[in-house]
Amino acid sequence: MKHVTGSAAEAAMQAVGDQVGQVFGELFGSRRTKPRASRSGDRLSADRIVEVAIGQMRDRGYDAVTMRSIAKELGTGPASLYAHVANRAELDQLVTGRICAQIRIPDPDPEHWDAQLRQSLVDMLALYREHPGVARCTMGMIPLQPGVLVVSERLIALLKAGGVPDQHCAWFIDVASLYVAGVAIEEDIWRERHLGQDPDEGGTLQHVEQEVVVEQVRNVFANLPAEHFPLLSALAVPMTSGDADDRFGFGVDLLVAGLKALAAQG
Amino acid sequence: MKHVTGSAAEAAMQAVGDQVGQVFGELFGSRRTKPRASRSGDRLSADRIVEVAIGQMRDRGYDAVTMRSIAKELGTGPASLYAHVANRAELDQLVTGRICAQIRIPDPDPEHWDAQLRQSLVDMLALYREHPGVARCTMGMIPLQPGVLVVSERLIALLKAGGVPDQHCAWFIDVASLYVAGVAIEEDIWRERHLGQDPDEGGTLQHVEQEVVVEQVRNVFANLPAEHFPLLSALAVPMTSGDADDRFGFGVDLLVAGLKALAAQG
DNA sequence: ACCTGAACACCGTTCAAGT
DNA sequence: ACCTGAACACCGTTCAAGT
Repeated sequence: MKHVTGSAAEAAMQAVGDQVGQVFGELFGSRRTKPRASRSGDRLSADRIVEVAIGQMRDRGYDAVTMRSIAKELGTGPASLYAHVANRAELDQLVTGRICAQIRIPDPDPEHWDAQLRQSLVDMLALYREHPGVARCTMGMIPLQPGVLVVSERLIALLKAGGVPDQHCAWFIDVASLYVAGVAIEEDIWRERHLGQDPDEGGTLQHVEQEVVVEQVRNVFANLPAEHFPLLSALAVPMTSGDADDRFGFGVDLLVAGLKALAAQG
Repeated sequence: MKHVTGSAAEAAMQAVGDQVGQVFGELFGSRRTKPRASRSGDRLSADRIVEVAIGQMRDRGYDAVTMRSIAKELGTGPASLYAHVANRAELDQLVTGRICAQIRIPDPDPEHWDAQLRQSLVDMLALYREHPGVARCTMGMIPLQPGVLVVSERLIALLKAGGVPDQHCAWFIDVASLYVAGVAIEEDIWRERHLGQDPDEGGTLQHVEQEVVVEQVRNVFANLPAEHFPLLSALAVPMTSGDADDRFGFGVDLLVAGLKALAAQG
């Protein structure tokens, strides 16, 4: 949240942050704890707490990250965190803000706005995948963190370059954000199921496991009683084919094609 | 899960259930506890546990439903539940199966397959809204519960009536299910934030609260520094306009329009 | 076969007391 | 101003013991 201090951009961002703080306060019933600027190694700060939270989400999964586990890694007790972060909900907000600030969306090229849009959604999923667990923080969030606002701003630029009407721009961002986060969350839940189950790194093992389950699911579909499930049993192969990228690619194509079609028809 | 006993349909469903049980067992590492047929009032059963869980999700919110709270309402301790339900994950599966079994999707009318499809998605959201909290159970779920399979089967019928290619049918069901569940979950998180906050029923109060927050959010957007957020501040009104139904309606239109466009172009 | 009490190893959050 | 120990009121799950 605090990059370089003193610049005009920084001041503007801080102003945004203050306004946002008011809304959050009313939402979560929490007095906003004012952020601290210190960066010295051994003092607690919201920044360090967020950092540890992100790291633990990746290493141990979203559900394993608790106020207590964060405090432990920081060498203190859970109570100490509450001087810098109002509660778990606010921590999730800060985590989302920090990660989304890393998304880079290109300046619009009117010739290729749709390809740029598709690529941006793919990049968003890739970022969530680099930081497993973070997508779960975004559910039900009002996207007011500065990092998230920048993403919206730049997505709108892309959409407007494609001549998308204002109302469609606004609503599309919601739909697309929800879809990307949803896919990331489902992958994440899947990942957590097979996390720690094997003591050695679950990376490739998870991949193999997944293929085994896909095979089993296909068998279930294929062997469904045809008198009750004629279509599902006939479509056993397409229902279970394609990897995560194929499926997500279809979803992205669907959203962008829908956007164009709606704009064209009215 | 068990409607009328002894029919051929019932036997077929049971066969499906057994296969599904195997897959779940490997997924969750749980021995499937065989379902009991008893319906007498005061005995524990998976059915009664699921019933209580659904009721509590509606009354107190998803997060407030715990093994302990369910046990308490059933007049026993949490340990007793584990004779009928393997764990919390399986309970969520059963809850989803029970609720999705209530969805009614019409026989396809080839002239109006797209309107039928849109209406079916609207009905799905309406059902989730009738049973708040249930949508959260569906995240990361492999849709193998009989009730969920029926929904897929009948959605495919609609899609095929519209000439949608097999692979698109399969993937579209995933995207649409995720979107509908995602919208329901976000509404649910919102609802829980304002649940119990006021002792009297939160129904209308929540609605008013929501309008207040929308107004605040619009103000934040409108007052964003124009040099950093020219588009977002200009689009403050469209970004925050429309109620939940308007936004969901747009999402549904987008998905269906996308489906048609993709089918037409390849 | 079904149920249970008690325990284990956890949670988020608060608050009086310290520095 | 910042930090902490201890406590409060909870979790899911297991297991030996009962019926």
